Amino acid sequence: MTGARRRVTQQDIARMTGVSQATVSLVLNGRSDAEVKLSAETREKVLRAIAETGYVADPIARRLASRHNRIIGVFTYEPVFPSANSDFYHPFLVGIEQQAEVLGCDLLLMTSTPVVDGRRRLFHGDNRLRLADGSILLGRTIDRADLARLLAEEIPFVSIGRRDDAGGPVPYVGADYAAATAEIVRQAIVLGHDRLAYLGLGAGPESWADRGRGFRETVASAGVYGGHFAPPAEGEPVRDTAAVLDAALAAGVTAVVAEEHADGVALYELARERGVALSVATLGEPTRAALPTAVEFTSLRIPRQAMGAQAVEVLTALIEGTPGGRQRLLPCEVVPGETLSERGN
Amino acid sequence: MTGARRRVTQQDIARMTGVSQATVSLVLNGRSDAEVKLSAETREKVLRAIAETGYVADPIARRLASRHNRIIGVFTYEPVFPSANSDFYHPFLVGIEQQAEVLGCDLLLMTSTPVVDGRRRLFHGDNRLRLADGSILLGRTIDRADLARLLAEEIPFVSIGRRDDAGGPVPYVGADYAAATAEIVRQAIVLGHDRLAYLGLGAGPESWADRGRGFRETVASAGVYGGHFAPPAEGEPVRDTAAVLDAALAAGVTAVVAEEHADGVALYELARERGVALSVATLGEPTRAALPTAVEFTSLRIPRQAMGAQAVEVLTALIEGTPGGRQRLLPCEVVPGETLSERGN
DNA sequence: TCAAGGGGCTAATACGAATTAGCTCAGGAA
DNA sequence: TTCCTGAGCTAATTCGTATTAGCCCCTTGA
Repeated sequence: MTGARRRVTQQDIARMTGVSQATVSLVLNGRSDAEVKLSAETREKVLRAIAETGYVADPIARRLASRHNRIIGVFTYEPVFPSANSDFYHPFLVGIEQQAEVLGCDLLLMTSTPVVDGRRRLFHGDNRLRLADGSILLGRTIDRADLARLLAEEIPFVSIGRRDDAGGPVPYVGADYAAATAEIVRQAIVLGHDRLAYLGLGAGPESWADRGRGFRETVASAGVYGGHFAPPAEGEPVRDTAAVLDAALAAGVTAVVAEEHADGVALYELARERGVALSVATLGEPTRAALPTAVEFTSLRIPRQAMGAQAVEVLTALIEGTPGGRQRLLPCEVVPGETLSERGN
Repeated sequence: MTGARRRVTQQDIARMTGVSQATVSLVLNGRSDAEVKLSAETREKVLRAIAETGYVADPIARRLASRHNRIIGVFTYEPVFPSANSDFYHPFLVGIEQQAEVLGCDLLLMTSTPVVDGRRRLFHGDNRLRLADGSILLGRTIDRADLARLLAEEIPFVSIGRRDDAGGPVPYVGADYAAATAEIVRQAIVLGHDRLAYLGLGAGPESWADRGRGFRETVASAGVYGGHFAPPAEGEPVRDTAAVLDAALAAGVTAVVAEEHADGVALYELARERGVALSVATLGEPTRAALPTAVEFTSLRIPRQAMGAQAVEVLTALIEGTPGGRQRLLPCEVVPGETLSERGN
């Protein structure tokens, strides 16, 4: 289709130097160990011809023959657009790039995957998962059936974000939301709050379930009150912030832990507006656009770049069969901020 | 290396259904035109087997046989790190992704390329350019020799950012810095400034040369004074901002146009600090981290996302031999801001 | 009864590299 | 002279798919 002149092949080099294609391949791969012997003279000749022609091996053919190609697939469930999404996922990608660079791998962003109902379909007709040596999966929710199938088909992959078993343990590099949420709840308690509430689903995708669990277990073990206000549905913002605020105040709640940054911001700003003292902490970087705010929120710093880099590490270990754990949970730093303050402020 | 059980192939499907591998391939590609005839029955049988086994064609083999694979390479000259760089380049990537998604292409980020002297080497021993159907090149400076070689070897590519000829016209999608800079200079003149200065190299890589040219031509044709203060070297910040400010004031300059956002910010803030009235406009999004500032700078909005998307368009046109221009210059919006004000303010 | 004319399919080959079994030849030992 | 050995190389095969020439058989027409 490109109409370009035919590329130089090993066959061409072989003809030029009067050796066989096999010899060219051997020279190219520096195979001159005990198994294979090549005279220095032949090697020179071939290398000279390679230099002259500027020959480079066709990675595609190489992969067909050798079964791997130093390509890491990157699959993002959430479409990159709208760009709020894109900003959230970018740091992961940066970490992945960083590590890929270290390892000398290329990255295949699987943008070809069709988007159905706002989510990408991993397994579909012309699925390209096999193109890469292995893949990294990114996204809040990952279809359980897809995970099971990946495991069953023994396609090497690593999920960014913890995943429950899906017919077997899922390799992942996640953030320890449960521990981080527990830490925030503990800080609130230390600041005198003894009636807390959780704003969010606290269930569903692992990342939310972990946060919810961290909250529930900590309030329970501390013996303080822990209320719960849920948004209308997965991924949707709280519709009636005023109602939530009213309910929280009615329940005597003085500190709210919000799953979604945007929801927390809205609640805090409304409380401010009304002149009510309410502490709010949010559980992660914004994935949705939040109201503009000048306030430093008490929140979590998700180690996104590190997660990306470590996902590549786990993936290569997986591909190469190196021993070691296939599941890593990275600690999440608590960002102090000014929205979680002493009870009554 | 993965030790996975052998994947299902067309051969397997063929054996299962009692047809030949060729038939399976034909069914798969929906080849039942005037050339090739297949009975509905056979097609059904094969399709059923494909559905049962969950067979998917190996993209690698497909590419080897058919000479293209719907992969677009993305090569970034500047390393992605430090992350200031990464933030600058991200919007381009988003645009590229967007368009790739529309076209059903995957993106290959060539992170395997070794970095030498702080820049990536495009042509190197185990060069993977040919893995993709074509590539997009990103970076402030692109080696002229590399461009010439790409053209000579007829490797389809598009540069993001205008490029001078390199042994032939270089396909590109650039931003029209010359026009945008001219517009800013004209605005300054309208605001009463008749002694302007350019802070930056104004030469070298095309993107800077274009800005410099826009400035020089406009001051010349307007008959106003246009001074020039250059940073120490390409890509380096202005060392002695105070010296620049002194010199500018000594020359009676009242408005400065800065190539690099960070340099402009530093200059403006220093003038503020000293209580001197000085207008400053900067010529683009920050590529280096600037001082934190609360001021809205008069600046340029580089249509990065659009540039990325259009680069993909030009590239596919190139690959498919579709007629049409291979060089596009997109307009740059001038961001009003408050740092370019009437002379004396 | 034979030729002509498809329809429906397959055999064979190409793609470019990696890999392995084995060939050839020189030199030394028996 | 024959046999062996090892160094140095090549022929042949493999990977999984796309493509094309052409085979076989059933109709139809004469």
